[in-house]
Amino acid sequence: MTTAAPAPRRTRIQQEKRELILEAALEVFSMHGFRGSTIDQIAEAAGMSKPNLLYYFRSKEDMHKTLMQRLLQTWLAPLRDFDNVGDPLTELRGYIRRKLEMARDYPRESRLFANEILQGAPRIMPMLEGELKDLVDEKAEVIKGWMRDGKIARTDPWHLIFSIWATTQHYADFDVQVRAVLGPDRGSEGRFEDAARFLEQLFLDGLRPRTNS
Amino acid sequence: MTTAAPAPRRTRIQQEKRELILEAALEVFSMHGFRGSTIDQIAEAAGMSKPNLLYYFRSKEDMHKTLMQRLLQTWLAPLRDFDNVGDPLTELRGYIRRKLEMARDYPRESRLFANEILQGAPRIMPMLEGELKDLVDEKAEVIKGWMRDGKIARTDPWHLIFSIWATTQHYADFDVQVRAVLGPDRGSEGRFEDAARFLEQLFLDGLRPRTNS
DNA sequence: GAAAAATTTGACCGGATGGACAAACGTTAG
DNA sequence: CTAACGTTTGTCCATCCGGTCAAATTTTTC
Repeated sequence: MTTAAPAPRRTRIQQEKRELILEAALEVFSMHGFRGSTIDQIAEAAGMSKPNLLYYFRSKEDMHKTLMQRLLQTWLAPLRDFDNVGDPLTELRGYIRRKLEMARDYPRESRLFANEILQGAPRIMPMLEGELKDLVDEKAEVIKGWMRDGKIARTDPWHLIFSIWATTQHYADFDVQVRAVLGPDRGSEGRFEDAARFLEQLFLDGLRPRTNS
Repeated sequence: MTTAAPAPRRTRIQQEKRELILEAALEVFSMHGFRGSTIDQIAEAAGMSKPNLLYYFRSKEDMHKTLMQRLLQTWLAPLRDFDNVGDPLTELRGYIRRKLEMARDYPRESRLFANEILQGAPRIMPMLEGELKDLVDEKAEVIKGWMRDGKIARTDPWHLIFSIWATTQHYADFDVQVRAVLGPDRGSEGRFEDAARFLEQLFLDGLRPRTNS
C-alpha cells in the first residue's frame, strides 16, 4: 500500500476555500467530464479568479484526484456495511435502498464516477482491480453463503451486485432520460419512491406471476 | 416532424470516406466524449489529414450529429420489435437478450449514447421527450396489458424498462469496471453468458427463494 | 503598528484546437 | 491532350486553455 502523503498544515481559509472549490469542481466535472471541463468554469462556479483557484490546487488534475479519492471513500461505504449478520433479504433491501438514496442525494458524485469509468477509468484503474475487486469478492462470498443456506435463490453474486449498481445509479446517471420519458407529471420524490418500490419488487419478489405456474 | 434534409448526391468515394470517418469518430467519441475528442484524433484514426476529413464533414459537431442520428435508429429497434403477439415472458426474455447482445456487439454505440445522456443530452433532448417517450409509453401500455391479464406480476412498466436498459447497458458502459472486478479469468464470451443467465433469472424468476416461504 | 505571511489578481505564455483557404494533385469525360 | 471536377494537403489563423509570475492586497503575528 502506498503511504498517504503527510497531511499538509492548512489555515482556516485554505480549508474553506478548498471545500468551496471542490464543490464547484464536482458540479462542473460531473456535468462535462474531465476534459470537457475548464479551470475557468470551475473558478467562476467557485466565485474566484483562475489564478486564485490555482493557488489552492496545483492543477486541474489535482482537483479531480482529490475529488475522486474523497468520492471513493463514501461510495463504497454501503457495500462495506453489507454484512451477513441480519436477514439476507432485509440486508439486500437495505443495500438497494441505500444505493438508491445515494443516487438521489449525490447524483453528481455518481456521474463523476460514471464519467471516469466510461472513459476507461484512466485514473482509478488500480483501485478497481485492488480495493474494489477485493471488497466485491468478499461480499460475493457472503451472498454465496446465503445461497448455500437456501436463504436466497442461487445465482451469480457478482452479476447480482452489478445489477444493483446498474439499476440504482441509472437514476443518477441517466436522470435526464428518465425525466424525459416519465414526463413532468411525476416529481423527483415520486420518481424515486416508484423506483424504490419497483426495485424492491424486482430483486426480492421477481417478476414471476403469482397466480399460476 | 421536421423534414429530413434532401439527400445530397455523393460520389462513391464520398460514401466510402464518410463511412471510414464515422467509424473512426465513433471510436474516438465513445472513448473521450464530444469535448474530449479532437478532430486530429479522429483524422488519424481514419488515416487521413485533418483538412481532408473536414472536406467530408463540415465540423466536429456535424460528425457527432450524424453518428447520433444513425445510432438512435438502431438503438431503439429492439424496443420497437417488442410486441404483444407472443408469450409475455418469452417476449421479455427476447428483449433482454437482444439488448445484452447489443451491449456486447456495439459497446461503442452504447458509450456514445451514455456520454451524451450523462452530459445532459444537450443534442438529443427533443428526441428523448418526443420519439423515445412516445415509444416507451406505447410499450408500457403493452406491458400493462400483460399485467392486467395476470401474465406477469404487477409492477411499474416504465421502471421495468429502465431497469432492463440499465442492467444490459451496464456491461458496455461500465465494461472496464466489470472486467476489473471479475478478473481476467472469465473471458468476454463467458462474461456475457453469465450475465445473460443472471439477468434472465432476475427478471423472469426473481430472487425469491424457491425452497421455503 | 510594522513586519511577515497569506491571499488575490491582471497580465502573460506556450501549446492545443477547430476550422479556413488556396494551391496542388489526381481522375475522368470529351 | 485538356478542361472540368473531385480530392488531398500544407499553411495559416483566432481562440481557448492550462498554467506561471510578479505585483498588489489582505490577514496574521509579534
